[in-house]
Amino acid sequence: MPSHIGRARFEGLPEDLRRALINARHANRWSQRELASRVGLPQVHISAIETGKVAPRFNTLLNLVRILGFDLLLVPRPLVPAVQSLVRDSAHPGSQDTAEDERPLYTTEDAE
Amino acid sequence: MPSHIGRARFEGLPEDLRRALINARHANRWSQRELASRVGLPQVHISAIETGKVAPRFNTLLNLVRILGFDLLLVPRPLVPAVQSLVRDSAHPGSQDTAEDERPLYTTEDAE
DNA sequence: CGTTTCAATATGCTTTACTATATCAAACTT
DNA sequence: AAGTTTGATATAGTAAAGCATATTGAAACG
Repeated sequence: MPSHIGRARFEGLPEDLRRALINARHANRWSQRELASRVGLPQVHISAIETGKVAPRFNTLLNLVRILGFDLLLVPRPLVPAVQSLVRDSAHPGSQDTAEDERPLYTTEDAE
Repeated sequence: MPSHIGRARFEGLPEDLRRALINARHANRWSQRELASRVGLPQVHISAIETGKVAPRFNTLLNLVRILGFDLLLVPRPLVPAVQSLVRDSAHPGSQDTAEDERPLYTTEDAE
């Protein structure tokens, strides 16, 4: 098999999620190596996840987001907008926050 | 190297999540085969996921929960209780719901 | 009875997450 | 300048997800 025919099979995490991860890491002022050692993953893997070259297993991602101060919640479709605005509200720039900025939370782009 | 020393390495999804998945499937009155064909996974895999023999990749799980009428949202730790009660509230039996019951949403058991 | 449906298990195979290591070019530090 | 940090890339190996198929057993039918 030729080596580079269709390299478009990998999906990687949804863009929004990836950006949220990067933002969260920045908010904590952690380097990829910092985060990596905390999660117990090699730095290589953090890079791969953030750049979309890898779609981690759920448990791996769960560890990641928890160490970043987040959690992954299962929420019924109809409630998604409510939860999202709730989250957005709490991240408002009115007062001062714990870290830099944690803005664009994972928008659940559904295209179907 | 002996190959069968500790077979306790598999984690599988968190119990609560697994139960939520099963409940959601039942709520839709779908068999594992039904769900499997909708998601595009073999029934074997659904069984393995539900019984905790497999920890799927995030994207796989995301497909699953979306077809089941849910979504996976990234929410900041401090907001988790609020979101959870919001979700719990919306599942109240006041009116009549689309399907059976969708109770115990994924409790985020952290053991750090 | 036999048949169907459901869930779970088993085997073999392919793909890929994950591990470990080393390297690299930029940016920042001293 | 030399040295460090950061993010990314490369290679190679192992473990496990995912695919396909067949089978099992139990429960609910006829």
